[in-house]
Amino acid sequence: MTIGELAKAAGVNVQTVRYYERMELLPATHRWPGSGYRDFDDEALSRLRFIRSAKDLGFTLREIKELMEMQFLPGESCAEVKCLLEGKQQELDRRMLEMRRLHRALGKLITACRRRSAKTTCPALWAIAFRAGN
Amino acid sequence: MTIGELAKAAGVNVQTVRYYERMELLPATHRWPGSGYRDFDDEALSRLRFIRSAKDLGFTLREIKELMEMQFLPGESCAEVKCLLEGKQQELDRRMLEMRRLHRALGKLITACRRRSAKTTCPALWAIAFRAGN
DNA sequence: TTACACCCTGTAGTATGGTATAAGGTCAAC
DNA sequence: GTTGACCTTATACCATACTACAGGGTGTAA
Repeated sequence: MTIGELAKAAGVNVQTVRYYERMELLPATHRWPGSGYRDFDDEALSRLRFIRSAKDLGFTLREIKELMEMQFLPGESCAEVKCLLEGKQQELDRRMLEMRRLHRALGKLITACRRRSAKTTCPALWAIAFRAGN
Repeated sequence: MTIGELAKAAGVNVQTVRYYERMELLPATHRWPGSGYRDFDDEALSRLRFIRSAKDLGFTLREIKELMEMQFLPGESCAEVKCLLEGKQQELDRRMLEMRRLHRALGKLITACRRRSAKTTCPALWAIAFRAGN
């Protein structure tokens, strides 16, 4: 698979693939002799898709790299892997909690906007919401 | 109020205040003649606190600027504000949904790690979890 | 008057996650 | 054998949201 085919299959930019390789999120591939063209296999596509999924889920490239490095540790390190996974899960818990807090705060503001009579202005609601709420 | 006093009161860096002024999130202030020192009033502090709150709510500086511009429009612009808020809320919904999905995926991996016999390796579990799940 | 904390501007650097461009090489079809 | 799509590297640039630093001026207190 050429870089262009890979990029198209994964729905990313060709430059992005090269960028990920440089950042060591994708391993350096086999190259065709003569041309020096990269030659990707299906595993590269899986990895690239994994990166996109994880990125969509809010992981940074650094975190994704960590996650992928775990994938290649021997079985003995499973406890360690589990520990890291649990850490990630707890981090997600924290982030979701924070997001729920923001969601509620926004909800208050929206309710205030909805209840607003023709005469009142938003600034007041904002001020109240931001001073009292939160 | 000097810039240092303002920054301290709002819990931000002095440079950040100047940055916000440059980005037009804070209006250019009155300056002392001679020294050219900025002189802030309580409204500047309110604005700065508003910026911090909104930022904590996940708004970008660009969005915050928009919000603050709305703040000074007549009451009619409330619908617009509400729209922006609802958009943010929906974005949070989407992000939380995705996070829950990853949380479940991580949960599967952790369970697998827990059940793992001495012979099995983690990499396989990873592969299965990420190819099958989501 | 000297020390020291504070202020000023302007510019440059940081991290993240890319995207764009230049200058060139390769390959397959017509 | 030439066109055109694709590949290569290296480097520069983009946005976001700061942060640091250089080189200078100000204000107050001992």
